[in-house]
Amino acid sequence: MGYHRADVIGRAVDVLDSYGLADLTMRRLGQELGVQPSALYHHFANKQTLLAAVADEILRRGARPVAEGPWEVRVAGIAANLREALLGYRDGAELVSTVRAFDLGARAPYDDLAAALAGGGVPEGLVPTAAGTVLHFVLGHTLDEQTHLQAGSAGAIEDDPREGSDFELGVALIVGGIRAHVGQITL
Amino acid sequence: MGYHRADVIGRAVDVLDSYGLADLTMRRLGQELGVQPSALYHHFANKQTLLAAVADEILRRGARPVAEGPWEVRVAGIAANLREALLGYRDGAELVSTVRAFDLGARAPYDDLAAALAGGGVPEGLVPTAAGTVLHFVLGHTLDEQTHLQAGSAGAIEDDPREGSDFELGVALIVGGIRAHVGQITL
DNA sequence: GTTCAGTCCTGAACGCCGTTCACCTTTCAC
DNA sequence: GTGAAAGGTGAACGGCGTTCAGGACTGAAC
Repeated sequence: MGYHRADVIGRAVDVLDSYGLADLTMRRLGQELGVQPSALYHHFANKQTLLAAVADEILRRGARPVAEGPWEVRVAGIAANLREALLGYRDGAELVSTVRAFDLGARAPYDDLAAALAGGGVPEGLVPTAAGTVLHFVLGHTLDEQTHLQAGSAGAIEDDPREGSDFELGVALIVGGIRAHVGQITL
Repeated sequence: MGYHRADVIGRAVDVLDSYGLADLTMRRLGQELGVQPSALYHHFANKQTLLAAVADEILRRGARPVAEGPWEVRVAGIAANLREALLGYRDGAELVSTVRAFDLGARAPYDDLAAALAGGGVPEGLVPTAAGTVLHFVLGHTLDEQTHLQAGSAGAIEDDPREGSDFELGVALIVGGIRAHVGQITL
């Protein structure tokens, strides 16, 4: 019968994790599937669409339920989950950032953040800016982190797990800023 | 005599602004200079180095002195200046984000933010996280903004200048978060 | 049982890309 | 005057995304 769309996406995720985003080419993916590159165009209109599907798949696999509670905790939980999902695959942060920038997919994290904020009573007018601010931080921070992690792993053997607290502090700064702006100064 | 490094950078900025980052190729730049692509490798080791120099040039041209005052105002001023600089050239935000992610240059904005925070009495341990958080927001927000601006300008004629306030609100959220974390709750 | 549309794939080609290399010219300090 | 350095040529290499005409297999309808 041949492959279906989901098979191709799955294999693309493998190639991404094994060889990195720069080596996730149509030719390489075709070779990995034992198929000509042109065959991939029966499943995806172009490479951008494929990458968007790969990004969504990575986010889907990394999705975790967020515990109930005050919006501050839920937002921090979504942010931590997203970071974990991105760090779970090589070049995950770069891929998702790119796909998101060109509006091709990877919309779930923003939607989740906006829902948590709105559900927590954050004023409607503030929700898009607040969700966007958290999202930009998570993507930017994780992109930096992953870049340096991968650059480091090519060289020394150090694992350097100190970054977690820096991430949490950044999220706390933004969450604190939102809370202060809302006026609920419950320090 | 032939061209010098600065001439090539200048022409590269022109090409970027006229045709976009995707069309800033070694071949195109060579053609624009009336020179073979291979000649460019006498000025830059590779394309990444060239792009880093272009990013730094854009930041240099967009640099404005930041007025004295409390660190909150200075940080907001640096953020606004950076946004303006990035919006000043086609794909400016994408270029600077990429160069920064791979640690090839574009370090001035982070340094400026860190200096303003440290000079304003923000605790030493908080400065890197705070500067990084502001920077990630500015780059992420401006990248989104510029992408949509350019996508829009291909279609309708709308200019849509409403985004400024959203940017300022985001910066205010983060600055407020830093201030709250420092403990100077001067709302 | 045969037709026939649909799915999946082949194989070759097109026009790009970054980069390398051997070689040539011009300039200018010594 | 000479010789190194700076700057450029022209061709090539291996790769890229994408297109296109056509071939094979599948499964339902008749």
